[in-house]
Amino acid sequence: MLTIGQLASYAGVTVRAVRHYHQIGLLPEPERDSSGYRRYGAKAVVSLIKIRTLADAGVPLSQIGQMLDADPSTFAETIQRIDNRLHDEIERLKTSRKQIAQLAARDSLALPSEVVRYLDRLREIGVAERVVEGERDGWILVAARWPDHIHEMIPAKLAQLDDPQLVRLYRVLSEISESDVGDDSRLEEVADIMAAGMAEQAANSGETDPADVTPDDLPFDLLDALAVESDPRAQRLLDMMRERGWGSWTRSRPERLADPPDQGLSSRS
Amino acid sequence: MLTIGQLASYAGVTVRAVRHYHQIGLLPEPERDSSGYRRYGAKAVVSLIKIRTLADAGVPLSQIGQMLDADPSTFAETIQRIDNRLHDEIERLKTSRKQIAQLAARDSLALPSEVVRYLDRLREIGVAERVVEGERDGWILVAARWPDHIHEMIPAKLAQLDDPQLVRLYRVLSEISESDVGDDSRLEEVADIMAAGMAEQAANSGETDPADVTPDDLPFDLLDALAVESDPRAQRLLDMMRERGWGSWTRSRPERLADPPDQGLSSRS
DNA sequence: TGGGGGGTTGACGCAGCGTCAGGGTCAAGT
DNA sequence: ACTTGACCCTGACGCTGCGTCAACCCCCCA
Repeated sequence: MLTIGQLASYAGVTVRAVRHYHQIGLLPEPERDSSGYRRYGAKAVVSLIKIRTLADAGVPLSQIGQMLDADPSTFAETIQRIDNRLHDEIERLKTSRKQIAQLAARDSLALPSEVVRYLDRLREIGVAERVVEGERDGWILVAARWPDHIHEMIPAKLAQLDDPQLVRLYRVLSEISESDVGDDSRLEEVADIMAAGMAEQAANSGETDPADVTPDDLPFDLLDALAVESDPRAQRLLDMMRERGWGSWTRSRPERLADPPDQGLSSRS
Repeated sequence: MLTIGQLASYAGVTVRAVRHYHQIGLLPEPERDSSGYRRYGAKAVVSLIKIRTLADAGVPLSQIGQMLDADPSTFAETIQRIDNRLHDEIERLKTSRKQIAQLAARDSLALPSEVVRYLDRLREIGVAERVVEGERDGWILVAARWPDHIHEMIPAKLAQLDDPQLVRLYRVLSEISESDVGDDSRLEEVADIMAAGMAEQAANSGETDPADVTPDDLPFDLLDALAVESDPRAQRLLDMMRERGWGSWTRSRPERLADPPDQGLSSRS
């Protein structure tokens, strides 16, 4: 008769595993000897090897019991199900590997490659890192809400960078971000350029029915709030934009009069 | 400000997941409002999306925290490690799938295909199912101990089946297994054929030094014990073999005299 | 004023064991 | 007779990433 250690080593498993199989009723508890040790016969060895074979093949322990005394057709069905499960799992992991490959570049956290290229363009232009990071986080929010629209939006943003006014805008923003005083005159300039840009965009996009535009305010509110959280001076900028008739710099349509006065995220109760 | 539900749905995760990230310190607990509700700002949304992105890519939660504020080279290293892990995991599952494909045929539980063919041959010869199952379990024990020697042993076994004496042996065994009386005269015949077979084998294998043979008695003991456990009448057969000078029918070498009288597994304390 | 759909903490459950903790047992050496 | 070291025993927590109650609080609407 074998002890549990001998049994386990013959089958190539750990003692703990054997006891676990006892606990879940997969392997029947054997007789004990006078000192309470479990004593195993040859059939237990065979059973244990069968169990390990199935377990190594990816069969969940909870199903092994039924498989060991199932008729061949049931057995085959179960095998098929397990195999499908394994296949799906493999696909899941492969997808993960693809995604992880995308993450090699730091910026691409949660961002499609087009956006990463856009951010690199900003850096080339000389935009301060803090501002680029703010932009990146903003795009993360946008990508989460409208993942399919990103590739329509990015070309427009890239084109805007050919406009000297917008380059000027980013330069001024960078300077502001690197100083820590509240310099209202620069903010006024920023607001002016932004307002002009918004007007131009609104004109270009033609006479779209306001009700036709997505009524989903949350992402815009988040973008505004993100800016304010990153740099409280952004709140002044928001106010300035509102003075100029825009809900914020993130909304490409005029503020509706019926809206409550403060659209900022900070006021959502 | 967002509630936990709004935050979760924006990022495409469950409320429970968000709370879990709080618990393990992955996402900082936000301020509470007057009634104890968590209130989230835009940065929390961005953080959560980043977390989900990494988690979806297969990064364990325990590492995501460090990754989010790691320098690019550390980040890349970690990514590499994760990718290796995923790769290994995929290989494991692929191996499982291969193994599970092998299991399609019922007998092949823990057995190489050569053995399955051997067992099929036995069935063709007309060996009773109970005897075949006994053989199968025996081979499971053998395969577990000497997996690499199986393909040397099976051809010899197949060749033996061309010997009319051995076919006779299996036939008698089958008859015995299907009756339930202790028929000593038939057992004697079985023992005689077995002893003759053992002698022939011993002669064929030449003058191998007894000390040269594997000293590993355990598998033989298990094989003997397996037979006895399957059918107590096998104990008589063991005794008969011992009378004829053989340790058992499983040992292809003569019993050493120095050995204790009862080699059976049942006597191991 | 009641009901439905939020939110809160706390705790168990899942798979398959690994890994202590805190004992007892066996075989062998001194 | 005593010690050592290698086993054995039970019981219980740990790991991963949440799902799923339970039991209670909060807000808004008809």
